[in-house]
Amino acid sequence: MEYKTKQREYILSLLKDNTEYSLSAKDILDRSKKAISKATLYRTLEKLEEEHILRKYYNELTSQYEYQYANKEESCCNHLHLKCTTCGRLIHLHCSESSTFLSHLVKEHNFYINQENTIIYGLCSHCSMVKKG
Amino acid sequence: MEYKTKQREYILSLLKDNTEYSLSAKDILDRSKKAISKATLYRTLEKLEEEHILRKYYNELTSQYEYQYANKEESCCNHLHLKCTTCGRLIHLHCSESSTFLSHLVKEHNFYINQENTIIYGLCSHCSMVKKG
DNA sequence: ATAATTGCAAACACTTTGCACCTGT
DNA sequence: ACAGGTGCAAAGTGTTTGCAATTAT
Repeated sequence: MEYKTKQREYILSLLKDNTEYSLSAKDILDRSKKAISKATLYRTLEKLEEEHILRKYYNELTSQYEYQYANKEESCCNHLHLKCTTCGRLIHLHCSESSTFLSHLVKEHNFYINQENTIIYGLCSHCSMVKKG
Repeated sequence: MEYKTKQREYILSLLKDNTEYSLSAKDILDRSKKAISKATLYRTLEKLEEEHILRKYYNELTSQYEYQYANKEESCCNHLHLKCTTCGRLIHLHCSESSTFLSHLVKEHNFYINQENTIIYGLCSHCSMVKKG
């Protein structure tokens, strides 16, 4: 049973407003302007992840975890994800080419991918355009 | 200019003896039986990574970095890598299917993959056989 | 000789926990 | 009323740093 508290609602609303990006605990803390304590924040994020409302990633560039709102309609264990290392955008890969590649991994390499943990990092189309000018 | 010290040699020999797997700082520390201090270990690992002698991965399951000897003959920025979450093995993907998939990402998704940071996690053929029994 | 490396202990950054108090149902 | 949530400060974990002493060249 869960209570609806203003801290939990605040965290959720912040992440719902940024579904395309992921935020670190520090990002959320900074934006909350001390309305949420660190302890509550981490405890809430953990719960939300367990409830599959959020997804958690480790950002090696900043050495911290980041959290992103997970669209419930979209079951993310069946496809690959691209993540832009510049803007943080997450792109769900629904193309046949990725399915082909995944079945190749099983058939030819006997490798059973864990899609929950796998993220393909790189530069998204937006950010590559910006860099090119 | 680099000096050849017994600490550095020890770390390197340990990782060279485990080219298929990655070891955490703690793994190395434990095996060294106090012959190396933490400070030296981390400083050496950092240097070895900068020299591209080692590769560094973040293991989200244990929340620590792991290091693996990088075969110099093999230039790893041109292909994808599979990593077994059970045994830690790293598999270099040299097949045409992975090249096809990568060029598809650029052509159709305008996504410029960072192969240094990208690792596909899952269960390797050895470990999947063991699990099946 | 001297530049690089080492070990210790202290510092760091991010995250987690114990506990008394507060809030939602 | 009471299960669940909160904040504080302290603790935990993995990693990094300052500095004086040591070692490789």
